[in-house]
Formats: sequence, structure tokens, C-alpha cells
Amino acid sequence: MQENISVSGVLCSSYDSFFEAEKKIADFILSNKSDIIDMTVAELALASGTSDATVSRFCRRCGFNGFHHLKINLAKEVAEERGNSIEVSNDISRDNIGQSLQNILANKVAELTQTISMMEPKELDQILTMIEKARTVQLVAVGNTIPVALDGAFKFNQLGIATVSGTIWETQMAYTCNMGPEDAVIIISNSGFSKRLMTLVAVAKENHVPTIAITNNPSSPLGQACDLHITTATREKLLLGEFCFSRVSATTVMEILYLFLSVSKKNSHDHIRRHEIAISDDKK
Amino acid sequence: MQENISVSGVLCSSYDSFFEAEKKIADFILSNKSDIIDMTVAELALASGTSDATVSRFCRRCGFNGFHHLKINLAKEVAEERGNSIEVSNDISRDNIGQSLQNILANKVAELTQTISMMEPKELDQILTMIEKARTVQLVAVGNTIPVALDGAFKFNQLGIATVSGTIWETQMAYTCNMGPEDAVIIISNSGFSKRLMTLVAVAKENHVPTIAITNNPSSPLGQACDLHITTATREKLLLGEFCFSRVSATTVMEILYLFLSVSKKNSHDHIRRHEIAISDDKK
DNA sequence: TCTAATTCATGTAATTTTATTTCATCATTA
DNA sequence: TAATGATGAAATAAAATTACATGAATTAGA
Repeated sequence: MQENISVSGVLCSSYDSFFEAEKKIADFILSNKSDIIDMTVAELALASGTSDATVSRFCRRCGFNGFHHLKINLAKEVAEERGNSIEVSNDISRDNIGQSLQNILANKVAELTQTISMMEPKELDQILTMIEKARTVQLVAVGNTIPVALDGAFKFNQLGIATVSGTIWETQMAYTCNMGPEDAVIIISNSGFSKRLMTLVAVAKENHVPTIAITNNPSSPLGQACDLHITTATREKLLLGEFCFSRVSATTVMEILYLFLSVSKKNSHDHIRRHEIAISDDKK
Repeated sequence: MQENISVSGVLCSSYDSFFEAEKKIADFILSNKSDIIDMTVAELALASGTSDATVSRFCRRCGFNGFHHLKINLAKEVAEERGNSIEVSNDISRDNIGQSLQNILANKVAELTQTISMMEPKELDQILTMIEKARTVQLVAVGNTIPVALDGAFKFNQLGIATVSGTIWETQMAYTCNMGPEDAVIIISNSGFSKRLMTLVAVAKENHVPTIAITNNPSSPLGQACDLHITTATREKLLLGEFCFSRVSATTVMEILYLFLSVSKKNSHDHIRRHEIAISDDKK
């Protein structure tokens, strides 16, 4: 039996050899492709003005195993058509939510692709090593990237990497003052222009703490000041035509670090499990 | 009934809430996607070492109409993936960082695609309206989703939607007690099984506050308890073979809400600009 | 701490639904 | 008028779902 048969293809090419009742069926299928997918033989027979037997025979005559097989192939076909029509548009409106969601998806995918393509395997490796060797890792951020830092701290601690983070800048700064060369600090900033974060980096440098920057802009003051750097992509500007950043890229960077660290850290799975158990009393 | 459900998405997201026999089925499906398409219930039951009844029940519990419906969706999914020619591999290692990054990318893209494909335009519209109409929006979370809630609160406030969130559960609870029907509360949870969040939802319901849940699992207690629901996909299980959630999907959901709200909210661009200016004294 | 009770996941078997095949009928053509 | 064969009704077969029973696990009570 042939595995993948194009339903439209077969119906069109064999159309002339069909009997009257079969043509009715073919017509209905061709013009209601996606509806057929959740119809039964009886329903299709009724809808096309034919009978169960004719529909069933028709499917076999067209080279399918049966009605079920035709439906599966039709589903594949519809999905494939949809899959190929990736059109990156920047329109978002409440009037066409379905299409808008597809547009957002395309943009987010582009964002992730760009972020990952900008990563230097060599530099990433250095960053991972730096994090693994560190006695304590500090994740710092201000404003709208604070949630990303908190998320990262949560993940790292889950892997057994002692990590601190916080919502108050002064507290973060105070902590940095106590760090040394055996630690590491990761600074997350969209633009890379934050004055306060620059001050913090200056303190870190004084104490010879290794520094890693995660920003949109490698040539920004923060990007330049830190020892190592990861660049995040954002396309929010395209979507809104305005000045405003996405956090998906930064969150993804944190997840990438997490995934790599989890495979290289010995016993990390034990740590995750222990952590899950420790917080699981909230469940059930 | 929901039309397009991502099979991998649902299976991964709800995996932890599956029973033993169901996990066997899910495992078999995830690792033999394309073979399932021409299998019967009995064959799958045999192959996965379970029974017909369990397979059938499993399909319904996952949100499908039945086994047939799951197969159709699986066929679509396989076809779509082939259409996009995405080859999803799950290997991550420090030895080949470049390839590992590509694998992570493929998985993250699949995660986003699934999350977005599971969104019902109609329900999303209701959610947006609910948020827009609300006097105050509360974003609540516990544990590792707190950063997502904080991020969302940041974004909403930027649009001129008064939003509260916090890191302390007791404080969040205290706030909920003061809310009413003219407000809205959004609950973010991975599994949807948090006891504390269920308590909070109960209070919200008592006060007739409209509730929206964002979880991996629409059939979880939280998913069921709330008025409206958004399902997030996670594939971390595939990457790590372990029990652990990704935050990229949840973050993306917040960004989607943000993008839609920003186009429909009048003057939202003014708000964003004003906010940017207000915090810009930190820059330069 | 042990036992009884209960809950609930799971498989077996019955039922229902769905698809296919057989067979009778009617139309068309030679 | 006979024969061929397309078609549909009905019977059969296949497949999926549901009802029910069983047994494991967990909880409550002693």
C-alpha cells in the first residue's frame, strides 16, 4: 500500500473516470476538505447525496485503504498546506485573532532564531565554565528584566548552583560588594545603558569578580564593560512600531544556560528531584 | 470542542498528571508518532502494554474526541513538521555546543508553535475583554512562575492597565480578599495543582471576581476552577527526560496578551512612552 | 502501628458506533 | 429483450467506547 497519497491529486486526476455518484463525492470532498476530516461515512454519503456503500467503495477505488485512510491523508494535506504558508506579517488586530497569532508566532520564532544564531559556542562554553566554577553566582537586573533574573536564580539553585538575586537594587549592590574573584555576576539589561548597573559592574570589577552581560546590544557600555557577553534579539519594535522590549529572548537565554548546566553538572537530576520534592507539599 | 490540539504538546504538558498506564501510552505515542497513525486502539493498547479501555479513556482525558480524533491531529502534526522540515532532536551536550543550540532552538520553536496552536481565538478575545474591563488586574503565582507574574504586571502597567503582583503569597491572598466582580485575577501555574492557588481561586469566586488560568493542563483543578483558561506547552520533559517546566511558553503568553492589549487600548503608546520617560533617568 | 474501609486506576467484557461487503434493483446499452 | 454494471439497502464485520468488576494503594480508625 502506498503511504502518502495526495487526496486532491488523485481526485482531480481520476475525476473523469468516476461514475456519477462518485463525482458527487469527489466534488464535495474537494470543496469541503477540512470538514471531511471530522465526518463519518454516513455523513459524507448524506451530504453528497450518495450512499455509504458508494463512499466506501470510492475510497478503495481511489487507492486508499478505506475511508479512514483517506481522512488521515486529507488531514496531512490540509496541515501541510497550512505549514507551508508561513507569511511573516507584522499586523496584529482583534478583528482577526487567528491570523494575528500566526504573525506573533512568526516573529517570536525569528527572535529566538536570531538570538541563538548570535551565540558564539566558544564564548558560551566560557560562560558555562565560569558559572560552574563560581562559589556564588549573582544575577542582577533593574526594572523590567528583574523577573528574568529571578527566574534564572530559581533555575540555577535548582541545579545546585548557589545563586542570589533580588528585586531591590540597593540589596543587590550590597551583595556585590562582598563578592570576589571566585564568584561570578551576570547582568541582564535590555539596552545595556543602565547607569545603576554600570555602577554595580564597576564595584564587581574592583573586587575582580568575573562579569557576564546579557543585553540587546554588544557595543553598549554594559556589553563592553563585562568580561563575557550574550546578545539577545528583539523584534517588538517591528510589531508595535514602538520602543519596547521583549523578554522572551532573555528568558530563552536563561533556559539555554540552564539546559547546558543541567547536563554537565553531576547529580543535577538529583538536585532537581530534591527541589521538586521539597516544594511539593503544596500540591494535591 | 477545540479544533486543533497539539498531541506532543498535550502529552508533554499533562504528562505529570498521567497515571502509570497512561504514561506508558504517552511514552509510546511520543516515540512512535508516525506509526500510531495507522494503528487501531487495540494495537496501541498491546504495543504500550495497556488495554483498549485505558487508551480510549486516555484520548478523551487529553481533550480529544476519541482515539480517531487524536490520530487525525497526530497526522496533521507530523505533516506540518515535515512541511516545515524541522528535525527535532533532543540531544544536548557540551561537546557540540553548536548542534545542541540548534536542537534547543527546534524544541523552543515547537513549544511556541504548540502553545499558540492551542489558543482559541474566541476564548482569547474573551480574556482580553475581561482584562480591559477590569478596574484592577491581579497576577498571581507561586514558586517558579512568580517571575512570569511579575513580568506580566510590569507589561500591563505599562499599557495603563492597573495591575498588582507580588512575591509573597500571603500578600497576594490579602489583596484578592479586597477584589470584586469589577476586577480580574489571572493565575499562573505550571501543573495547575497548587493547593495555595486553589485556595486563592476559592476566595476570588466567593467575591465573584472573574478568573483566568494559565497552566500546562486544562483539565487540572485550577484549569477547571477558573472561568477562562490558556494552555501552555512544555517540552522540557523531552529535553531532560525529567520533571521540570519551561517558562518560555508562559512568558510568551504574557507577551501575546500584551501585544493584543497594546493595539486595542487607546493611547497605549502614550502610556508606554510616558513610562519609558519616567524610568529613563537611570539611563545615560 | 495494624487493620478495615474506601477510593480509584485499570482491564475485561458488553455495547454502541462506524465502516465494509453482500446482494438485490434499476437503468442503460447492445 | 437480455446483459452489464452502477447504486443503495441491509447485513456483516470491525473498531471504539462504556459499564462494570477487580485489585492495589491509601486513609481513617482502633
